[in-house]
Amino acid sequence: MVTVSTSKSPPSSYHHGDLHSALLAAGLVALQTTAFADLSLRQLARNVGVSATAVYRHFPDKQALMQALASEGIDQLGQFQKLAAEGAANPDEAFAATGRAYVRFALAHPALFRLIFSQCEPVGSTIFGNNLASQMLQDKASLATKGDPADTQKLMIQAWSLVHGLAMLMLDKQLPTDLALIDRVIGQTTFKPL
Amino acid sequence: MVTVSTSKSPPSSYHHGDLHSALLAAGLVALQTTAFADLSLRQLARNVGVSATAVYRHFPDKQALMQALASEGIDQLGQFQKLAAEGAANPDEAFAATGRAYVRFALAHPALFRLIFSQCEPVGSTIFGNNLASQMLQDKASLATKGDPADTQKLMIQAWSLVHGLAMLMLDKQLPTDLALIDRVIGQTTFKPL
DNA sequence: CTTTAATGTTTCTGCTGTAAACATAGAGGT
DNA sequence: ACCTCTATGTTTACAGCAGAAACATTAAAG
Repeated sequence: MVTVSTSKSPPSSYHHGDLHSALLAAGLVALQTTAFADLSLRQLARNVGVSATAVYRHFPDKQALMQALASEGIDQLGQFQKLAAEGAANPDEAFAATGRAYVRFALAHPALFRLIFSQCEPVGSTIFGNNLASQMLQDKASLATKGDPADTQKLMIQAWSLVHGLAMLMLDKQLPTDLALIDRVIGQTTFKPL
Repeated sequence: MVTVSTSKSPPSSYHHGDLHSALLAAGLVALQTTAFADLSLRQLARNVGVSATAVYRHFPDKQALMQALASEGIDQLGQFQKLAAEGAANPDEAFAATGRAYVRFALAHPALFRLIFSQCEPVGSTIFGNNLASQMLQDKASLATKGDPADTQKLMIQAWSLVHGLAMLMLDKQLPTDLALIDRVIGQTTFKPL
C-alpha cells in the first residue's frame, strides 16, 4: 500500500525525498479522472514537480509504474471486498456481498479497475492469488458446494465471471450503471446455477 | 462488412481507388497480431502504401477508423454466433451454443473483441442492439422464462455477463484459456440460476 | 574532507496524431 | 478540345509521448 508520505521531507529543491511514493500517489489520483491508457509519465512527473526522465530512476519503464499501480488497486479491491463480507449475516450473504463489492468497486474506480486487468500476467500470476479476499471466498464457496473441489472451482469461476462481466459491461456502457440491477443479477443469496 | 475489393483498380499511383475499404481491411489484418491500442494510423497508411495523412480524407480522426473496425467486429461476432446456434438441436442448446461462440470468438480475435468494447457509446448505443444474433437470443431466453419479461431480461443479462466475464478473464490471463473450461462454466443447457 | 552512489536534469531520437497548404487527376460543362 | 471543379492524394510542420545518454547535485560513508 502506498502510504502518502506525510512523514518527512520539506521539498528542498533537487532531491525530492520520496519520488517513488509520490509518483504512485500521483498516479492513483490521476486515475480518478483519466483512463489508464491516457496516463503519461511526463504529466505525472509534472504533477509531482520533477523532470520527465526522473521517473526512470524509480521505475525501469512505464509498464513497471503501471504494474505498481495495478498492484495497489488489487489491494484496495480486496480490502473493499473484505469489508463488505464482514457486514454480512451469514456465509451465503457474505459471498454475494463480496460479488456486489467487486462490481461497485469497478464502478467507483473505473480506470484503476481496468488497469488491474490490463497488466495481464505481470502482476504476479493472477489477481485471484493476490486478492486479499480470495481465500475467504474460496472457503465460502467450498462450504456452499459441501466441499467437492471440482464443484467449488466451478462455482468460483462462474461467480467471478458473472461479476466481472457485469462490471465490464457497465463500465463499457453496454449495460446501464444501475445498483439495483447489480443486486438483481447477482442475487441476494449464493449464486447457484448447478 | 468489408468486401476486400478484389474487383477493380490497378494501383495507378496517385489515386488509390478504394482507400476507405483498404484501410479497414488493413486494420482488420493488423488486429490479428496487434493490440488495438498499438494500432497506428501511420503504420496502417504505410501498409496500404499511402501517405500518413491520406487517412484523413476518409475518416475524420483515428477514433472514427476504430469505430468502423469495431462495427465490423460486431458483425463478425454476430455471424459467428448465428452459425453456432444453427447447429444446435433445440433452443436450449442453441442458447448455450451462442454463449460458447461468444467466448470462442473472443479467444480467436482478442484485439478485435476488445476493440468492440473499447468504443463505448459510439458504435450505436449497445452491441446488444447491433449484434445480429441478439434478437434470436432474446426469443430463446423468453421461451426459457415462459415469457415473463422481467425474468427474460434478467436471464439475458446474467448470461451475457457470464460469457463476457469468462471471455475477458481468459483474455487477460486470469483464467487458463481452456475450451473444456468454457463448456463446464457455461453448461450444456440453458443457464438457470433463477 | 573526499569519494561515491543515489537521484536529479538536459538534451536528443524516433514515434505518434493531426492541422495546413499544395498537387494531381478524373468528371462535367462549355 | 478545353477549362474548371472536386475528390483525393502529398509535403511539411507541430506538439506530445517513451525512453536513451550524458551531465549535475547532493547526502552519506570512508
